[in-house]
Amino acid sequence: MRPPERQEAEEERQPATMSQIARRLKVSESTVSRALAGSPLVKAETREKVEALARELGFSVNLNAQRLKRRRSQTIEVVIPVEEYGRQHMSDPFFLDMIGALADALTDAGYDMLLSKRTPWAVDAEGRPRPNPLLSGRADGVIIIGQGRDQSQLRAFAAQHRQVVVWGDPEVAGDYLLVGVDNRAGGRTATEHLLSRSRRRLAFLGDPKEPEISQRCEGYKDALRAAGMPVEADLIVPARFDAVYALETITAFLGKADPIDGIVAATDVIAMTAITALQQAGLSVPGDVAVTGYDDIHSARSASPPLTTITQRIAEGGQALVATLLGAIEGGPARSRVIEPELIVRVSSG
Amino acid sequence: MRPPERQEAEEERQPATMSQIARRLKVSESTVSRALAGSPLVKAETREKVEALARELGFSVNLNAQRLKRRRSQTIEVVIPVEEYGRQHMSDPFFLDMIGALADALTDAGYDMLLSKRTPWAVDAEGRPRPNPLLSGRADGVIIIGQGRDQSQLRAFAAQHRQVVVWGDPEVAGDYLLVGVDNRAGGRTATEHLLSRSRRRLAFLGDPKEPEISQRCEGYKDALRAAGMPVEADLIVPARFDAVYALETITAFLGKADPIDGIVAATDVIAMTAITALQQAGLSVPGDVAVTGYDDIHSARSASPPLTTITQRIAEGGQALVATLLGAIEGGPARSRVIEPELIVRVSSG
DNA sequence: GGCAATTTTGCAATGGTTTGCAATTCCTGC
DNA sequence: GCAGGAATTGCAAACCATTGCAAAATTGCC
Repeated sequence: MRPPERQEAEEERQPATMSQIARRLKVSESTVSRALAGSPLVKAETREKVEALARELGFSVNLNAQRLKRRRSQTIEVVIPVEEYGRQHMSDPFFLDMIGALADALTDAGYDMLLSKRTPWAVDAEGRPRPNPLLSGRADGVIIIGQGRDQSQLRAFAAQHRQVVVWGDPEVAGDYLLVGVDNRAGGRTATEHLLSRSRRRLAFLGDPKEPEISQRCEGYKDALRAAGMPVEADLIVPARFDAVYALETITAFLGKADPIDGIVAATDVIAMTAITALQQAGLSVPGDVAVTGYDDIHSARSASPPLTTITQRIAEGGQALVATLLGAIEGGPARSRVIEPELIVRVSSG
Repeated sequence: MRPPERQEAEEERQPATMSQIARRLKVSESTVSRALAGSPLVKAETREKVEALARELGFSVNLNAQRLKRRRSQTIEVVIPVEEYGRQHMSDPFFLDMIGALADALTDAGYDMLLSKRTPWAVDAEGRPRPNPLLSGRADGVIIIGQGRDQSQLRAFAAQHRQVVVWGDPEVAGDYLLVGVDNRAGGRTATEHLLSRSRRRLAFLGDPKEPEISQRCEGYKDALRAAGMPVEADLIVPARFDAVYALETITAFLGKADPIDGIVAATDVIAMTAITALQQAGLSVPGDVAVTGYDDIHSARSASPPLTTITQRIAEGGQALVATLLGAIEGGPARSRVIEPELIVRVSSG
């Protein structure tokens, strides 16, 4: 029915602008801007005409112009700094859960989420720093997941900017906004749980060079000492986050250490890896060895056996990170927030 | 030694601008702009002065102004559309692997990565569409992970824009740029592998409503038919992506079906969940039942038993997505790319 | 019909950077 | 000392939207 309209297939059509709409409607750009922003200053009839034409032209406001003018990007940069291990994969599902929680919370708040594996202060291959996300208008705020091994740069960066929130351990924190779990309490809770199940020789699996892990390890030691038991350095195994490497470490450990009957793992991934290693070594879980994890990642529930773990309430954590950050951006007196760890008892701990 | 400089702690310091630098150095803004951009038009001596002052002032170029002027955002939007399932968590580690691969590839190419769980055409709570990322200058290109159940909107969107690349199945693709694995071939390969291990009663676990899964299922059927074996509808179990739900489905299936000796799982997560269910049912893997997965997610290697799977070469896929998209943005004749699936034999398949 | 109060609209400046083109400065050689 | 060319620099116009303030249009009321 329609005549063939060849010219519709234009080359590289430029996006419509407000001034085009203004011209076609013989109104000013101001009116168009206000109409599309839903300002009560414009007559309803005018607004409708503007909206109709905008729809017809497929108009989308130019966000770069808008952000420039408003000095607001409505964007938050989320940093998962794995670069400390070189170009290693961020393989722990904890990150996926956290990213998902942050994406939801940010979307709800009307913010875009920029995801980066490099810290804002990281330099590129040529040694030049990338433009500061806060000063360059790239983002209105920054969420950093993890404090990292070297905290001096994080401290320096956070000292310059109010709009930064860190996920990490409260004990370790510097003078910056932080949301996180009391890892020491969590580590202690997990350990006490195993002790209450009459386990007597407990290993801790996790690399204490990471500040959060180190606190979990302190909690483990606390619980042992409180129970009047010795802390054996040999039983602290610096298993890495990465499951593949962790498997080797753990298997080697199982091979050379005196038998143990419990494992406090620093993360769920390490716990699940340890269970694999135990089963491969012919040991049953929780029969021979009871295991606790940490994080309550999504798959802990469906692991085999289902994993007893310390929940970090990741969804809640993500929301708290966003709420704290947005508070700081609004200029209010934002406060750090500590989320209480909670023991989730499933099968792996006997 | 330094006298106390109270005024350093200013309230809300505005970021430095090029015109400030220009004024202090008594040069024009053009010169500052060119100097910082490394243009050969400015004298080396001038450049150094500009760079020095920029460093001193902590100058970061205003990206919103730059992007407005350049009509380039150097940003790619990556969409993981899980909204089709409501606000469900994107729990499959496949996504994490893919996000990591894309983040690396985009960073290397000098692009920022915007991560969204909503498709560009999704409407918000009030029914208004969000500004089109391509028309609003929010992003120079869009990568969409997965084709989704309803492809009409994807087709419509991709038809409007050249700068869109989809991760998905080549067979199912519409007229848009796509990078993906031949899922049918992969499903077939996995099935043939189990048949070659003398397994005779194979179930397929995965929801064929998803286009990619559906192709894997077709491959499964192909292999059975090629081997002269019947395709039993009862043996195709629509297990969902999500491990927790999948566990119930699979357990129920194992309870009521005739015994099987092999499982072709549509994803690694489903495979690992199935293994859990099997073990809980007292069946050994691969002794009683051999299992293959799909994706080769990071943890497949360290699963118990290590999982035989079809690799999607996620890192390569991420690079290909980025390369294809950047090609399309540059305007060149970008081409879709099919990645060949490959069988990775580990322990779970016997 | 006329005046004041309201409602709507437009003007013009502003946000910070980039870039084509013209103007200036510098250098070389004669 | 000067022409001619190359190397630098500056001017000014974009890029597109927002917003304070003033101007215009409309309404209400006597």
